[in-house]
Amino acid sequence: MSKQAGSEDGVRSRRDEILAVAAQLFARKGYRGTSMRDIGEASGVLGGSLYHHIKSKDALFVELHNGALDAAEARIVAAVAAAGDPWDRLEAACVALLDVQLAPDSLTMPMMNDFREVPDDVRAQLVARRDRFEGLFRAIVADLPLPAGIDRSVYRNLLLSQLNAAADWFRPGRLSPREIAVQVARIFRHEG
Amino acid sequence: MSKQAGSEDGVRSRRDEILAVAAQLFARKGYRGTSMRDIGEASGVLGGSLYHHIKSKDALFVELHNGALDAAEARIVAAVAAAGDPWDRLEAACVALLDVQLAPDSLTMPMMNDFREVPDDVRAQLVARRDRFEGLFRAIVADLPLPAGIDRSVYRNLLLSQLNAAADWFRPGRLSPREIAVQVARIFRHEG
DNA sequence: CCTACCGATCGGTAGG
DNA sequence: CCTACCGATCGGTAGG
Repeated sequence: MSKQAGSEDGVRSRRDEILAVAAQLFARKGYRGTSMRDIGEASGVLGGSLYHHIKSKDALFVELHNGALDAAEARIVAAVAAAGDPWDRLEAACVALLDVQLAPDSLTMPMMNDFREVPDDVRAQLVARRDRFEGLFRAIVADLPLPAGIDRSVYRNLLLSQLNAAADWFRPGRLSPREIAVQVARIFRHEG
Repeated sequence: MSKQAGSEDGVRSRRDEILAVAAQLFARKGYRGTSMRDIGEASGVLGGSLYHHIKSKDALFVELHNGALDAAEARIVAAVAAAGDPWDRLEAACVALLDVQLAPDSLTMPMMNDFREVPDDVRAQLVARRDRFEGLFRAIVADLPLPAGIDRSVYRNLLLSQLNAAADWFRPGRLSPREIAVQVARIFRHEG
């Protein structure tokens, strides 16, 4: 469904090149702002030729989105497992996610917020996958010894929305993704 | 430049109707997801007829965006002026902004994040106006007695991005916009 | 992977 | 405010 790596033959690797190119374009210009002809041009072929490798623009976008979430989820799970107490797990998750989101060559997921740009049936698939992803954070937040006055649902939504939005204001050169993640974890740290 | 109200004659008020309709469509479907024909249909005219009232889709969007920021800015300035210490001012600003952003009929600004969907020259105008808006929060954050380990630039970007993103996850029925704003202010409160 | 094309839709305009 | 249309661009396909 969403194999992203692999290089057993030429067909596979050509397809992967196209996926990587498409991901970067989607990330930069959005779903509607990226035409199949754009993706073709950046891949060195005409737009129509892409349909030998993919079924439709919609399917391409969903595959990229879900693959990016798969990768991010794996990294976060690994990072969280290596951490000690609940606050360390929160910081580890933030570091892992921002590391993925803000990597300079990251063909990944700044498209997570494109929900409004996308056809209805595509959006349904994206939302379903994202909900599963957010369950990861639900578990992390549930374990935090938060003060009584803080609503965990709001807390989790704020945390996630700003991790997703970080790519919009992040500029390389000042703080590193890791340093920003540490700041996020620090701001969200409230001993009960 | 951005008069939004007014009803001195029929032309003005017809134009305002169209602006309101367009704002709601842009907010729901995004810049590219809203066609001039959509706006026309929702206003009871054909798409081409809109050009009697507006110059272009780009100019329409910029006018709505800047008008929404003008309105939000005025409310925040008033709310902050009425508050006492720095933490109260932060909470007052959050309450005012979320009240605007999450109002059920709000034809306002959930389009603030559409920057990637928009033509380059439009984006330049949007960014310029938004930067001025963000200066408001720069001043509020500058006055906070934050702990030494917290970076004010990151702090402000996180605060703003999540206030903007709140419309994406907010659902009426549970917490009110005001209650959510109080939660935000609480999470971001860290005595130095 | 290209040539050549389809039907649909877009922002916008002329002329009334 | 409508009719009627423009050139451009879109996702996608047939046929090789």
